[in-house]
Amino acid sequence: MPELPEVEVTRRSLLPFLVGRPVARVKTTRPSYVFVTPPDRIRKALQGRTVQDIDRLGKYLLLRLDDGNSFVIHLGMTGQLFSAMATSPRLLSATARSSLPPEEQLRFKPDPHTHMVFSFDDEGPDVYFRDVRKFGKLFLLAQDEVHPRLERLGLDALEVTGEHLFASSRKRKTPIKALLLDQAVVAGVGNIYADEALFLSGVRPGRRAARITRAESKRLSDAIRQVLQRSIETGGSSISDYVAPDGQDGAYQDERHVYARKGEPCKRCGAAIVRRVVAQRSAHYCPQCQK
DNA sequence: TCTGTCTCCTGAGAGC
DNA sequence: TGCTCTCAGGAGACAG
Repeated sequence: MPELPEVEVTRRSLLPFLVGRPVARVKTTRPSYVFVTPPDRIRKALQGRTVQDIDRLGKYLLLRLDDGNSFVIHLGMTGQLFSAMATSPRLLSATARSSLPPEEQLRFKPDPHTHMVFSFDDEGPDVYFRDVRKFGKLFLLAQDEVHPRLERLGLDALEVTGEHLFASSRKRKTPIKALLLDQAVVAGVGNIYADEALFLSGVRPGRRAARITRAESKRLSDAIRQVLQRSIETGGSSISDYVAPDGQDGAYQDERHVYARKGEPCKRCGAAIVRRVVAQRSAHYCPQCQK
């Protein structure tokens, strides 16, 4: 699932496929859950425009257009942005792959889950937005517009400080993990990296946020930045559907300490990793290393 | 204001 | 083998 590292890797990888290429045509599927802005308005707004740059705010990608407006993309859980040149088994579901001959299982062809296709004036490849579960979000942002989805975002997770976490957690009865997942507090952290950062800082996910000490807040903020930076370096986590725009898998999943390792031995102490539900989310931790 | 619950969606995997 | 059910998760809406 795309969190800050996967979105940042997508942003960097997408630059050569989008920036500076005049958009000739945009195809979309019918209005659905992914289109915050109606798809016909998106098509009109993008056709003929050129993406000048791509920014990131938390887990949102902002395509800066040459007319001053922006097109905003959130990948949700299963969103994929990739070039038509990309080849990866992750671009099709296992069910879809099983119905195809081996030679056609890697090369992607637009399917019903492909909600947008960008075509360009040059001879270069199209760019696809695909999202099986439709938890992604697509919307236009006018120049100088302040969108409530972006306005509420807290400090970017790569810049989070111990003091910010400590101040944000005072008087909060919610578990510390729920606080980390609150995008209004830290923008960019999701389930995987919250678990990993809590492990590295030695804090259990179910601890009440207000009970976290200043020293623990510092360790936690350091751990958040550390796991996110490391994941970006390794291309993100390809645990389920995530694939970079060039078709490459990330490698951070091989470095996980706790996430989705229920019952496996802790890499530090050997104790079995525990899974429990915290704030309606699965949380994984080491009962020995995390207090 | 804070917290918990529900909702959206669909593929994967478990269980029968 | 095939069917049914449960689970996973980001984030907004809503109720208490």
